[in-house]
Amino acid sequence: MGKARIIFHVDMNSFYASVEQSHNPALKGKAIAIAGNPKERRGIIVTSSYEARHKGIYTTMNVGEALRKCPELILLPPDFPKYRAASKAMFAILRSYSELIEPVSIDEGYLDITEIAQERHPIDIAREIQLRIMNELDLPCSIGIAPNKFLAKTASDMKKPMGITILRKREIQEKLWPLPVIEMHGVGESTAKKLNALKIHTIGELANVDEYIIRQSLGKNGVRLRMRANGEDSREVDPNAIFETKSVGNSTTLPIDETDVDELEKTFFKLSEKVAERLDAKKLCGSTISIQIRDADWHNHSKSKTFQNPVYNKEMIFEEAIKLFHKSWNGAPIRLLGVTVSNVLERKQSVEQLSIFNFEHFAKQEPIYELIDSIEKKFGKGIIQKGVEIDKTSYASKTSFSKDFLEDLKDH
DNA sequence: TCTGGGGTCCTAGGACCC
DNA sequence: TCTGGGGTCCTAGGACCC
Repeated sequence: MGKARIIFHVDMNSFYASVEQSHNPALKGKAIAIAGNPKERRGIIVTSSYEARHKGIYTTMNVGEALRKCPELILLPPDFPKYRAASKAMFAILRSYSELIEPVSIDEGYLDITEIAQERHPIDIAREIQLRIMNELDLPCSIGIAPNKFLAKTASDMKKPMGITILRKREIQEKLWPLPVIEMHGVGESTAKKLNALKIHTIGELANVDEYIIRQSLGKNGVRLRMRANGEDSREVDPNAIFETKSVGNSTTLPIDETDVDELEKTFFKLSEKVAERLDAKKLCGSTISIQIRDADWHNHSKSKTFQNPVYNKEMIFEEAIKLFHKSWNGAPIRLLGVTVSNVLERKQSVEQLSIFNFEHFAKQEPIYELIDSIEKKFGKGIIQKGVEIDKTSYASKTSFSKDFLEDLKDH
């Protein structure tokens, strides 16, 4: 037995809608929704107020349909800087209670309060946090209190809005087990179907199924879900999780199912540019470039290439994206395109930096291997180490290039 | 109820190495 | 000449979450 922990899961209630209502009190008590452009087919409901939900509005619903169902619905375009600011303020309040805090998304996070629970009752702490977020930010939230992340997350879901729910290990038979498996965090439509095929309909039935049987059908994930159904979850609250970005991607649903190559290539250019911008902002680079294609029937395809050294340059991302695209596209209409850079790591400023050097300015159409040859003749073999040719004008190398070296290169 | 855009994690097969 | 078993990396696809 490990030591008992006390974990909070703090979940903001209809976050974007609540932030809008806090900025404009005239919106309070009304059916409002944050949504994309209703003229476009990608215009969907992102979040809606509880008043709107009571009138049948839900997330992912098409905006046109939402307006038919609820003509008085007030639509607002998303304002992410506003939401990020509110999120920051909310996490600052949480952080004043414990450094052991893990933001999961813009509007929810875990807090390990084991330490301060020595002096104060967890419910008092939860009430105070909820009150402060309401008084200081005018935003509602629900808090789940439990001995681990899974149970805390499950608990915060049980009372909305403005709920505080404790879920003790000894209560799971009564409170957790009667629920249908689809209600469980980590079980989606596909897994629910497989479980139902095994005659498992409730979380309790999942908790008590033979481990061998569940592994046969759902593998490692099934065994883990069974553990969670038994209230077991040893994952720690990890404050560093948000800093460990693994991929950066951009995707877009096209205005129509597109077949025009020019349009598709233009889209790839914009997406590559956005990805490069975001990598720049976070000072990251990544060694794998991949593209996503969704066809008109919602079938997804992806193609990727991993390089020896990380990239971040927009031209390089774009050129590889185009190459991958032409390798995989059969001419069928396309609904969505995406570009992602993964296997991400921090760009280092040090001399040891993994530098990707684009020789275009210097090469003047000269094939890269000839250029490298002449550089080596001038500066000696080994000046470019562990390099890899990316195309005829780009070369990635583990050698970093000093200012002096670049000056010399220009002369050359 | 026909579905945006940001992600994470897992699986399975093949290549390659020891 | 024919052969085992383990490990790691890459690629494609799937499931899930907010």
